[in-house]
Amino acid sequence: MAHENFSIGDLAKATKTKVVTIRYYERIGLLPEPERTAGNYRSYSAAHLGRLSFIRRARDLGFSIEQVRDLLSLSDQRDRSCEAVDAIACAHLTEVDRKIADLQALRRELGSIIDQCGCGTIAECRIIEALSP
Amino acid sequence: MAHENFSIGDLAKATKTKVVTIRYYERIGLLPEPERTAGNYRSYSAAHLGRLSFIRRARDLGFSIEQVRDLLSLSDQRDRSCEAVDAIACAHLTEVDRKIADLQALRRELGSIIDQCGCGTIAECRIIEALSP
DNA sequence: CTTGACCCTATAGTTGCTACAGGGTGCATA
DNA sequence: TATGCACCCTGTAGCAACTATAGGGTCAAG
Repeated sequence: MAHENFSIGDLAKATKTKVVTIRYYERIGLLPEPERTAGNYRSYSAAHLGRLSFIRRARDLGFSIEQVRDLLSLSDQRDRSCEAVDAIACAHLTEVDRKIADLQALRRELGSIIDQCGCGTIAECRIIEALSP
Repeated sequence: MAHENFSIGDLAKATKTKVVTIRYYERIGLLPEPERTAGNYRSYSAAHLGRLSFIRRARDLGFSIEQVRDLLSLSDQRDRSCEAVDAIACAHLTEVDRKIADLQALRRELGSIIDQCGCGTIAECRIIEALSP
């Protein structure tokens, strides 16, 4: 069996991706258009499955669609230095760290406000008070 | 001076909010429509300024627009129990904690992959390898 | 009057999906 | 053959929370 054909549903199940999301990736050019059956159903190859797996893994790691696009492009250039890959990954890691820090600051403030709240009426609610001018 | 009037630009500066965002809040009903000048400029009262401050503080703490809408409604009911406020705040805090945990898991995985990357060619790139099937 | 900062409305775009509408295909079963 | 159900298709609009763009009016100082 030199050529396996997968339906879009097969790909969706194999990669835990929604069918509509796969169509979306095709529309934005992230996944190449596959061949079609006589019934106009999409017919994917194993290479498509591999590429979609890459996309999902990168998305799960929080890389933006554009970053994924760049990573895919770079991954095709086997002899090229992986410096650019490193740059994308490190920029993303820095962004993740910033988000964590922001959320932690937010959490501290919010937690502090909530801790002060002894449930009475709105008029004496510390949460409302903290938000009010 | 019993009645102070602020332009939309005044409000924007006072609350570090963009003018277009203030118009947006009005459109979605979060901020009541103000009076207008003869030239059709919005003319805000101090009460508007107070309400916008509340909105911005709540947004900065990560509350969704809908949560802010609910909090605003609750804040007007002075004699009511602040239980509902507490519920909104705690639900939000739980969500923030979940986001932090997710990001930290992601960060650990991403960081580990990046640490293994000794820059050579794409063909031997550990980052690309980690993403590939 | 001119100019520049500010204001106005309406509409479309951003990111990454996701929902909905309406219709076709494939296959198993009666 | 007919039916039913799961799956497929395209096109378009929606979601959250803004934000950009287009085109035009207002205000106040020089």
